[in-house]
Amino acid sequence: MHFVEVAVPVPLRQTFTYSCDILPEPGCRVSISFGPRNLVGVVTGELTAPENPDKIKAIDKIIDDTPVLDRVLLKLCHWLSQYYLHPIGEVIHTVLPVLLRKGESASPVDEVWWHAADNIDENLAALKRAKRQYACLEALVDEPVREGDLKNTFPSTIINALEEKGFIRQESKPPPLRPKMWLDYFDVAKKPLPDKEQAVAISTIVQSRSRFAPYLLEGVTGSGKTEVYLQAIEDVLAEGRQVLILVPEIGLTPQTVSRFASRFGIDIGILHSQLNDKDRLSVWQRARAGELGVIIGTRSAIFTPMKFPGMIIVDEEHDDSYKQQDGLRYHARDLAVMRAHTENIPLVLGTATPSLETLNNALTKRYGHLQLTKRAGGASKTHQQVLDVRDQRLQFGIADGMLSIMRQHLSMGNQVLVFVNRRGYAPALICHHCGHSYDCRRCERPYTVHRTQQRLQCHHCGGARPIPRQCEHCGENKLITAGVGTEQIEDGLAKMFPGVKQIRIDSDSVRGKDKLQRSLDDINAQKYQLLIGTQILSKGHHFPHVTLVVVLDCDGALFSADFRASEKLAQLVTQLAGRAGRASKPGEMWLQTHNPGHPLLQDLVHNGYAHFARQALDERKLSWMPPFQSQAVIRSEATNGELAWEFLEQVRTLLQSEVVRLNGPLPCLIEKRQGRYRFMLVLQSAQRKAINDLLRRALPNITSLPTASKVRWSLDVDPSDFS
DNA sequence: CCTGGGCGCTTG
DNA sequence: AAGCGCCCAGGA
Repeated sequence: MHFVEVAVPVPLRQTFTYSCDILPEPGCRVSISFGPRNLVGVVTGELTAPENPDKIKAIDKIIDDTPVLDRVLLKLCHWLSQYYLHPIGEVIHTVLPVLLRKGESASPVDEVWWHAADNIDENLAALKRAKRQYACLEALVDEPVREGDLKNTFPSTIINALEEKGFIRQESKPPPLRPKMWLDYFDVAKKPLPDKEQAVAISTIVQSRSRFAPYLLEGVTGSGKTEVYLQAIEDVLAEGRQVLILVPEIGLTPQTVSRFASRFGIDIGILHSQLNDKDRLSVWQRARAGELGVIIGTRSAIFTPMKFPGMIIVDEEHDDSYKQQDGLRYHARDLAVMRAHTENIPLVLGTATPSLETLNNALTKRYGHLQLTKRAGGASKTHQQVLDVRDQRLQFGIADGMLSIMRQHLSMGNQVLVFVNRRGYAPALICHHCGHSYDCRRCERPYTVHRTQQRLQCHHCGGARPIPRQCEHCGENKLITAGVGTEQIEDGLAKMFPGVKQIRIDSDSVRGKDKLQRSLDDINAQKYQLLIGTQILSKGHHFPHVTLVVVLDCDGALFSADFRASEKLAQLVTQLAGRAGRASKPGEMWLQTHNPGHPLLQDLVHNGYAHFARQALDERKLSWMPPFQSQAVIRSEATNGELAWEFLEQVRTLLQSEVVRLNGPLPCLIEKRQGRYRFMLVLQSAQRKAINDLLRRALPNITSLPTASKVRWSLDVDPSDFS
């Protein structure tokens, strides 16, 4: 009789002891009965002497002979559980592909092969008049054929007919494992000669193979970061090792993938959020078997097992989409650091606009710092300027002076990009007579007016209603919109520049499969001259014909309650600037603002992101902010706001501490969402361990607070925003 | 007396 | 989280 600890997918911060006759390895799944239910758990370790022998149940079934979580991934799960203070069973549940959570087999599904039965000559003779059946049987004479391949040539009716006659039979067997299969046809296509900075970066990364070595690859847009990745990857692949590449949610385009695939002529594993469970499992299996040399994926791809781990790359490491915003709130970039450390392999964090966390690690020499400062092909930097809009007439949010600059660029046949951070027509609808504002009841925030759908839409909860004709409060017919969104600018510019083809790119306009990609292709084929859009335009796509970028409103971010708002604005502006222009057509960028003298804007515009970020780091240090201080947030929400607040008040008394500063309970930046009031309690300390220790000791008491079960609460370690 | 919903307890 | 027993209200 053996005893094992099993992690069970329930929100309890403990494992459960089960008995078994055969000892499963840690990382193997087991079927267990848990209370009145049957669940799939994962063995985390052996136990020699259980504490409550009378309570212990036996495992119903061991699902895996070989662990679904190898040593490294299991270790990572433990780290996640301890660092983010999240129940181990739920951690393991999030790490595993959906089908494996449900108990599906972890080994690849058997392949069906067709064999010719005995008496081949005789059978062939009998098929003299059935030409297709004859051909089909003949195809199987020398060797069995995989069903998929056979069906490419012959319809199933032919195959069925032969089977009925007993001339052929099928056999199922597991597909052969082909570890390092890319080495058979791995071939490097023509590659450009790296410039001096690229060459240094490549050789530095390559020299640190086979050991943990984190690097920040800080490369201005157009400096050829991807080429550095490619040449470093080449070396890892040639050694027979695998590379895991993380990309932001929106960056996983067919172009990105084909750039890697065509360079090496190999199969690439792709993992994105829209992949179905079956395909996801298949990539997981092929990566685990060591078949795939390169795996590219979004956030959760960091959990992909690798038989021959060689390197991890996190592209656009500053991107927000690496942070999971519910459940296990991990940061994939931070986890990549841990994973590379445990795998003992190099890690490359690439970006033109490093997060202050990563930049700090590079400046303090915890990470190697590789810099690419030159734009390839001698392309000149987009010239950035601030446009003072004070006292200027604004039409649909654009100053007259700005419109005339736009006219110049358009008349020269160039493309112009207008960035607005708001989709819809206008961010509010109000009555000009009585001042009544149309707010979503559940969120108590103004509805966004969507003219194309003729609806008011709440961007916090997704709720919608028709646009009223007259004021529901005073009955007057004087409803007006306030503020400017993409739709309104589209309308206004269409009237201002009739005959200029324009396209709007926001999450409303690009809904649907491949719509974004088609639109981007059309833009670069110069089917449009005016591009109006949101965030989406700032991510990864290059627009060589754009010579003017207009950013409509910087002011919000300069005075935001979120201390990261200015960092995010600087990243956005820099990324946008990098999208435009090329060697023969240098670009210019204008930032509309009511605060032209604001030091942040001035610094960004005159000295660039690299300088801005270093200044911002100094400021964070002086004001005791991350990354020099660690933070955690406990959020609480309930339809009864007082209850949500009271819970955090009680938590606060449980958390009194010398070394950890408590701030709150405060309303979240989005105070109400979907009918629930939201509050937060912020923990801050110079030592991350102090926060971790404090929370770990207090969690049992927090969980058992009577109010805890009456509110929805969650814990967020290293929060990236306070919404 | 029966039904149903809310609540709180337990999970090895 | 989720299944279950327990308790109490409400209808006949």
